[in-house]
Amino acid sequence: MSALKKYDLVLNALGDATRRAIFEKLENGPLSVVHIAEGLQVTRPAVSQHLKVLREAKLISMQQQGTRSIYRIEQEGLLEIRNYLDRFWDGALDNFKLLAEQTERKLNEK
Amino acid sequence: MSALKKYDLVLNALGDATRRAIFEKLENGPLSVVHIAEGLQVTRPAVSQHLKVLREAKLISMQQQGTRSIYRIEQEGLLEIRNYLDRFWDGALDNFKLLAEQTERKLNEK
DNA sequence: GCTAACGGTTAGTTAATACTTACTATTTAA
DNA sequence: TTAAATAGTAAGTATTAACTAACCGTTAGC
Repeated sequence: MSALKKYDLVLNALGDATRRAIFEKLENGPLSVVHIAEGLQVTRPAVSQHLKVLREAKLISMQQQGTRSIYRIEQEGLLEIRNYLDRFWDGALDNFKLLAEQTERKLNEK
Repeated sequence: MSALKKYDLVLNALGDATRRAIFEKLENGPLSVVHIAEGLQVTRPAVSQHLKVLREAKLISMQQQGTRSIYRIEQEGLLEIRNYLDRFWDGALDNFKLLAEQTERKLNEK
């Protein structure tokens, strides 16, 4: 299907519900594989395979700690999607308005 | 897989390469189904099915014009993804910096 | 009226990919 | 040094979902 773009990996990775569940588990900080796997209704090897896909998409990164593999969210994949989506907003002005709103919202949170 | 969120539809829709190809064809304006289908290496019925998925995700909308169905990009689905992704940026400050950069970039384009 | 153009739907097939079981490697602790 | 804990890999199966072929409905033009 034509040339493979970087965002193909990312959107493909987030296209699966189980992988999203895994990704969302890391929302509040790094976790080891056993912790990620618990609660999910797939086996641990399946989780490992999903982690690999997420990692190749740069949505998460891994750090070895003894016998544990600690996974955390990585910004690069997220940025890739954001840039992709930015192609489709209808005009820079609308986009700016939206970004401004979100920026403001974020600042109010702090 | 737990409760179905709105972003599930959107991320699932953009998780397929053929659907992304279709979506990207609409980047520069509305198109009829035959125009969308040409160049793609799947049959027209397949395109119709993909269009349905994209439509249910609110990534595109349709407007009947005589015997033609004209499809165009819809903001709602895009917004859904953006809001989803915003959960995962590491802190509002970093996010702000990023948004500011992008905003600036967009303004420079005009 | 009839015909052509356009496009959605259905049923069945094929292809992709998510999943499990079994195995292996590495590290830590007893 | 043996055993337990952690996690990655491989092979094979099962499930999902993308796809095609055939069909139907609608609109427009002759």
